[in-house]
Amino acid sequence: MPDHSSSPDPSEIALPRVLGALSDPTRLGIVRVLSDGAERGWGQLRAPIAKSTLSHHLKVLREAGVTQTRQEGTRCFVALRRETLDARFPGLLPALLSAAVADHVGEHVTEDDEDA
Amino acid sequence: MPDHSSSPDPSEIALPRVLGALSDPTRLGIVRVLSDGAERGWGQLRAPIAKSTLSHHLKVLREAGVTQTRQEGTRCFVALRRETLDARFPGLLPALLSAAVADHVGEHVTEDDEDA
DNA sequence: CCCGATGTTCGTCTGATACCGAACAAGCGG
DNA sequence: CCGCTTGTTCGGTATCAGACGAACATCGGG
Repeated sequence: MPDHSSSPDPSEIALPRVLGALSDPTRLGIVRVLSDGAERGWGQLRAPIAKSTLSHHLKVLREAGVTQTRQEGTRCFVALRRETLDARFPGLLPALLSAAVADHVGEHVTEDDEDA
Repeated sequence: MPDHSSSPDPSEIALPRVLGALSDPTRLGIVRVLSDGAERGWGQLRAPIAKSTLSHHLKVLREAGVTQTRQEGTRCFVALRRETLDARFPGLLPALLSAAVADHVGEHVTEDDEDA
């Protein structure tokens, strides 16, 4: 459960880092799933990759400042840092998301609607 | 002078690739300089990097579909593919550019106003 | 016709990234 | 208290990105 608090301060969020984080189809897909602002436990995140790889991607997103992580018991939850990102880079997230949807990028990441 | 024509078709421009191209501060800086839509010879592009490295960055941008290259004699010219990008990913470029400006990203790339 | 300016390509080095399986840590339930 | 579930971390590997200098190609000018 180590350092799940390593999301940067809003002022520390760097544009190139964010773009780098979002330059991976899987990570874009994760962001897509999270785009409604709701939190997800990442047992609900379905992607055709190993757990360790998912963990890695989530870490990259978190450290870039794109997502937040919360821990509850043995489970972890992710959410988009929408307000922060919108404040820092106005218009970027919406543009990115609609572009990703239009381009069918990240569709291999889905959500498992199992309760929890 | 080889393949200066390897800019992809609009439909071939992939979002992750574009984001990857733009995740480098130097390349973001180049895009910033080109953001007014005007063409530049890349003798005018001033960045604290070796010529071969600049050439590399320009190639990455071109192959990602972000820029266009034209050749005239021994000189080459770059321009942003603004209309194409705006059509393909509406709102992305403006958001990116204002974010880069606000964040002082890519300021190490400047323009040399020497005639030519 | 050779030289200088301009870009490209090549080889190399270094460091980052994606991915995996396996080992580890920790909470929760029986 | 033991084991399951959940997520992290640890090698390991393969590939790719950024950077440089040096060599090469080419055009234009003296």
